[in-house]
This record gives sequence, structure tokens and C-alpha cells, in this order.
Amino acid sequence: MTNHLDSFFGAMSDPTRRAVIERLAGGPAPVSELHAPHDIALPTFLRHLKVLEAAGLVRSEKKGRVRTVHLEAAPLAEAEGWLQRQRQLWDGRLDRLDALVREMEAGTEGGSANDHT
Amino acid sequence: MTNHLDSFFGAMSDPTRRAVIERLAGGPAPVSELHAPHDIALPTFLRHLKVLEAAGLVRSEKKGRVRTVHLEAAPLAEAEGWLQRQRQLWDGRLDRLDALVREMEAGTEGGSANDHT
DNA sequence: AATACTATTAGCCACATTGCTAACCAAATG
DNA sequence: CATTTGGTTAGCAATGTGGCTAATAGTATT
Repeated sequence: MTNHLDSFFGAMSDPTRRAVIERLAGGPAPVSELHAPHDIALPTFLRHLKVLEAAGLVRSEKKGRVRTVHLEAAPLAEAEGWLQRQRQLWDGRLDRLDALVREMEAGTEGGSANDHT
Repeated sequence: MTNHLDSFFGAMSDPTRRAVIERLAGGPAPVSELHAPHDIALPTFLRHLKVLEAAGLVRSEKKGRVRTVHLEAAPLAEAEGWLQRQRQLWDGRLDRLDALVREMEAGTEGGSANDHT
């Protein structure tokens, strides 16, 4: 199936690439401008952009000799959703455990309690 | 500064590791149980767990000969927040652009409009 | 005490990633 | 039309990642 999340998280795991995303959240920009603040060779930087584009995080169009890059928000939302689901599941579980513990402490009269699974 | 997000996203970029997280969202589990559904050698799997632990995503305690692993929700929340901020920034920008376009279409009477920056 | 089970360490290989330089193409610009 | 500018391609080196097997350690279990 080769999940989207795979290439997405891979793309986000690099500080240079995250910095590009942060910059692009403020609006589209040409390659040269995106490259400027980073102290790496342009070809190297270009490959970072390609990784981002392959992950569907950005798109770019070339007009004349300038390529303009812009953010694609949908993948961010997707990953955000995934994280949220996992976290909420876990948080919810903790809440339920907590309730169980309180219930058990309240009275040992004979409550049938099922916790995990 | 060696951001948390670095190791976090790195850890999440592997399907095996994400599957472990998904499993752990349902509750803690011993190493062997976590390993079972994955068709890779145990030592290999163990290293995945180490990556997750190094990224602060899980913790584990060993009792007897069994190591029990559990999810740590805080990092998920942190990454979730980061993504949300970037996305909202971008979405907000789109909204503002949209508004601008509508404003410009409404009347070309002589409105002074500032968009980006 | 011997055996079986759970986890761990060590070491190896193949491939991916990230960095570089050098050379090059195509579109402005003088 | 020569030059500069913005981006791209090709190729190399160093390091990281993910997989394996073999061997070991430390509990249970019988």
C-alpha cells in the first residue's frame, strides 16, 4: 500500500526541510529565496525540495527561469489527524483506567471490572 | 538546538514503527507481543523499539524477563501542534488571499489592497 | 540441574540519504 | 551576441538505516 504517511514523515524528519515548510506557510517563494538562508550547496538544497514535492507537501511551477514553490496543506492535515487519533486513543485509555482505579478504590464489594482489551 | 521534532518525525517515518505506535495506543504490551505480527527478526524489531524510545515516544520497564512497553502521548501532542500551526498559517493565508480576490473583483474603483507580508 | 523462553549484543551486508563539485541549459540583460 | 542569473544534471564520498544470523544473558519451568 505504501502509505502517504511514510514519505510524509520521512520528509519532515529533516530540519532543513521543516524550515522550508515553515517559510512556505507564510506564502509561496522562488527556489533561490528559499535556498538563501541555508548554508548548503544549491544542488543539495534542490534535492530537499524534491523530497518535499515527492511527499506531496509542496508543489512548484516554473515560469521563465524562476521556479515558484508553494505549500500543500492537505498532507499536513492528514498527518495531524493520524497523530490526533493515536493520542486521543491513548489519552482516553488513561482516563478509563483512571476511572477504573477510582472505582476499585471506592469499594471492594464485588464489582466486576474489565480493563484492558 | 537539535529539535525534538527531528527524532520524532524520523521515528514516525517507518511503517513498522507506526504500527507499533498504533498498537500501543490500545494499551501497553510486552516486546514479544509487539513483535509477533511483524515478519522481521527480533533483533531488527528491537532496534525499531529503541528508535521509538530514543525519540521519547515510548517508555519501557523490564520485570523478570519481560519488558513492557507503553506509549508516551506528549510528543504526539507536540508534533500535532507544530503541524497544526503550519497548516493554519497557510490556510489562513489562503483565506486572506481569497478575501482579497473577492474584494478586487467586487469593484475596481480604487481600493488600496495589501496582500502578502 | 537442565531446558525453554524472552530479550539483548555483536557483527555483517545492501541500499538510501545527505553532503559536495563540476558541468550544463535556458532565460534575462547589457 | 556575450554575460549573468536561476535552476538542473551527473557523479562521487561519507554516513545512516534496516535487514539478517550467531552467540549470550537472564529468568522461568520442569
